[in-house]
Amino acid sequence: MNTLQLTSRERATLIRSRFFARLPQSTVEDVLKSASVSAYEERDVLFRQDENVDDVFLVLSGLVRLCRMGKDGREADVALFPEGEMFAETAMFLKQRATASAVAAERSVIVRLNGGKLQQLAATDHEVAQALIEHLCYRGKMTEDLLAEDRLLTATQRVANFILSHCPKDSTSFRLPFQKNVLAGKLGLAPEALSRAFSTLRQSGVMVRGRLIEIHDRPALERF
Amino acid sequence: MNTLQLTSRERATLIRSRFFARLPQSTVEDVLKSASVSAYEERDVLFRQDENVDDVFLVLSGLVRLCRMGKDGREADVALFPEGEMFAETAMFLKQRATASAVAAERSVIVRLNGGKLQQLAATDHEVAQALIEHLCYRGKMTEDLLAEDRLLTATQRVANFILSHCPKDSTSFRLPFQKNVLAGKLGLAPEALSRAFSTLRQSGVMVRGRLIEIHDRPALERF
DNA sequence: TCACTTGTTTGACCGGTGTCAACAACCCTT
DNA sequence: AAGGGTTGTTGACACCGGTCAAACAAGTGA
Repeated sequence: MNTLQLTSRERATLIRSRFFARLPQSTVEDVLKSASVSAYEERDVLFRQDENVDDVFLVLSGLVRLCRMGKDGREADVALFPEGEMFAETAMFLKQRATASAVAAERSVIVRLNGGKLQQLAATDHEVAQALIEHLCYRGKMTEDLLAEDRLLTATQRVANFILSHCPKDSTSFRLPFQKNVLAGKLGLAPEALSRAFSTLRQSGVMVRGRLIEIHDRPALERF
Repeated sequence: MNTLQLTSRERATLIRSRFFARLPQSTVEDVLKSASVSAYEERDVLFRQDENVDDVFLVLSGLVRLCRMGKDGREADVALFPEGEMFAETAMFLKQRATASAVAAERSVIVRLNGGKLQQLAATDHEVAQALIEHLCYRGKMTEDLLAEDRLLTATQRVANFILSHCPKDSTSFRLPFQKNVLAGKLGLAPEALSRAFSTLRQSGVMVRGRLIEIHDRPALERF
């Protein structure tokens, strides 16, 4: 971990992010004044479950996993944040300890926004409050989607879903945006189960070579 | 369904609810001006998945289940709202169709708040925005908890958890706040699985008679 | 390039949970 | 009190998916 300056690409990511996109430049600058940028290696821990977290995080590049651990030591991912996503607001607004650990799932650059500042802005600036509300609605829906998928779909169906939703409608192939490892975690699967799901889907015309996924029969996938 | 006046008990529930408790009387009155109260029987549908929902709902008494249905017709509950809980904000703020259906899980009285009014208040009144933010954080955490439980715990462990968190620390028994049916749904279980979990827990000193649960060995439950 | 580490796949096995069917318990109405 | 519907329980069974172990592939660094 290391304190850095924003590169122009990172700044662009931040400004385009769901949360900041709707805010005026001046507000963005204001938030950034009390923010710090850090780089993390894969597996670096941003914060741990049960710690106090006073800041809000935003992924400038890379990928962050939110995971909870059970008392037996096993752990389960509850969210996965790609570039542009913001997280860890809940602990702050609820004045609670973190309910999960945040771990870099690959080399990442993260900006850490001052929680107090953000909270104060949310309380005085309608735009910020509005952005926060929409952000939280979005996040809530994400989690609810995950929960519903877990409860309604088998492993293979979840993988089929993922493929369909990540392969551009007009294309027949795409690259996985992250390691299979990580994908398994997001889908609530052991890596072995993910692998098996892929091999089941081969019968429906899904070819997997490394991170490259080819779909030869979209309707077959949708039927799953 | 039927339009009603607020009884004084219902009014009290509303004012004590997580969302309204922090707001001044005048704001509450303002919201109520464009609200309507309805009574529902068990299984009555408040709204259906994919419908447009312009209002926000708050449970004055009773219980509401939020459930999604998979394409094969099976359905999974994604949330359960007891007295005092508010829901269906997401559809409004995200301007999306409902991602789940809302069904009364027992005879219930629900107040329906005008969505546009609430949205307008959220945009102009800091207190309302603040209350909404905390509400959404709370809801997000609830869903995340459910997801984590599903992924980390077995059926029996989830039931043990539920019992522990609902039995007052100083007591040795309590009544289930709703039908086992509904509990099974909330825990993501088939009713049969819930039943089996209870009978497993009998070995750890849990006695179940109808809705009455007795705990004779708390530590044993915690060990599960 | 080779060795080494890390990630992925496959097989074998087994425990957990959904499903179906039958039955028991309970509630409500008459 | 009887009867009918609903709700909860139990057993049998299948299957999904977790775990362990081993083989294999890919990436990394010297």
